[in-house]
Amino acid sequence: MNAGTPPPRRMRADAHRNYQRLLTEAAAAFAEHGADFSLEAIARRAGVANGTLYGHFPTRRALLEALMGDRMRALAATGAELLTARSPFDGLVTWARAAMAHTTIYRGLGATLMQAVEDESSELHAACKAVLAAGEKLLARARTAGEVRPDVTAPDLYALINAAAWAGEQSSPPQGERLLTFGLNGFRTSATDQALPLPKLTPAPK
Amino acid sequence: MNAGTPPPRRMRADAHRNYQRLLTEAAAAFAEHGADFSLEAIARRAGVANGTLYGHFPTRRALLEALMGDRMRALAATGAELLTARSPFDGLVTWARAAMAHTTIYRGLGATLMQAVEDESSELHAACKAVLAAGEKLLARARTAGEVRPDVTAPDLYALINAAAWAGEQSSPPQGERLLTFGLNGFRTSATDQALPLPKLTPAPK
DNA sequence: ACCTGAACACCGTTCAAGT
DNA sequence: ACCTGAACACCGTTCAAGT
Repeated sequence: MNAGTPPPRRMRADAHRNYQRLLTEAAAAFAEHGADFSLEAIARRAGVANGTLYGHFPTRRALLEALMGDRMRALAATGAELLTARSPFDGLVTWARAAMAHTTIYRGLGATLMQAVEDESSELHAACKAVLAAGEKLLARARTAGEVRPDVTAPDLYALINAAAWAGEQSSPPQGERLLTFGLNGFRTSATDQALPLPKLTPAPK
Repeated sequence: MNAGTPPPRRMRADAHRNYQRLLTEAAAAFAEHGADFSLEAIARRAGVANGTLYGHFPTRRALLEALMGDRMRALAATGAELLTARSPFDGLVTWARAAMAHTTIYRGLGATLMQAVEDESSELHAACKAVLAAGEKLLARARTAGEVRPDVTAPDLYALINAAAWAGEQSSPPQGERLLTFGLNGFRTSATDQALPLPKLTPAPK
């Protein structure tokens, strides 16, 4: 039932009940209205005071982690399984599509995931890093097989997945899938013929 | 000085002064804090009441149109000029990069541009359509030259530009440029060898 | 014709006071 | 140990009243 990191052990009974109600309402509200939905309204719907919400989840990210942490770790595990796919590139593609579908569960989630992977203080940081690492392994295998350009990085893959999810939210889901497809095709070695020079990633400016 | 669609003709002198002050403050605030910056604060900085801002610009989009309309039409004109580039694909790439740089002037602008191109009631709709049409012409030329896959559409290009700009804002500008590059390489005919099947764009669901 | 500023209905976040 | 609800500092948008 609980989809994320477990709450502190041995909560008082009423605290546990409030915790669960908040999670349930947040999941419904985020699914319907996006990950930016009012925390105040979520507390209201759960029948608790706003201070209670902040007591359990000090930030919006903490709430999202409780909701999605397990799902993200499952996504990373799926990536590990796909390392045995017959074609390394197909495995990469299958996983990238699953990752994009995951980003789409709550509208507006992509921005949070992009920031969390670079922000160590984010409650979602660990989960995002696990997803990034899973992508890196799939990428490395496809690279070794010569199916993917040698200069494609895990952050490239991570950014593509989230950006395509974003585009799908802005216009239509198929548009997002098309963007993901073009990007993945751009990763391929065959695209290296006459390929454009690739801007180099400098370490984060600040 | 005025960077967009001209204000209604023959404004009263004080009205004209307020109009200009609002534009100036908005440009500075959006550049520094992004396109979602508080309109209330902009009015305050301009030294006018919030009602005055709404009197001149009934929506945030109207304000953005006044700030960026000319710039977007100039971008479309640049696209027309690039139709004479020696290599059709190079012309496309040069323009796409300019378009992405344009999207980056105010943080968060990409979402507005993505929505406005599909929303006829948006004050930015006409300008976005002009940009889309410019992209379509460059794409058509590259398609005819056999340099680009026949199934790449203008909305694909438009979405790629905005999504790459978004990704650049979330992590770093070079990451955005890398994404644009991968996407454009994915557009190429050479990427069609063993290429992934492309999801079809269904007309907007509603 | 245009401007003002209050009014209304919201936010996120903190924290003293309760039980 | 946890909850409540008010307090504070904000929003966007509308509109009666002024000049």
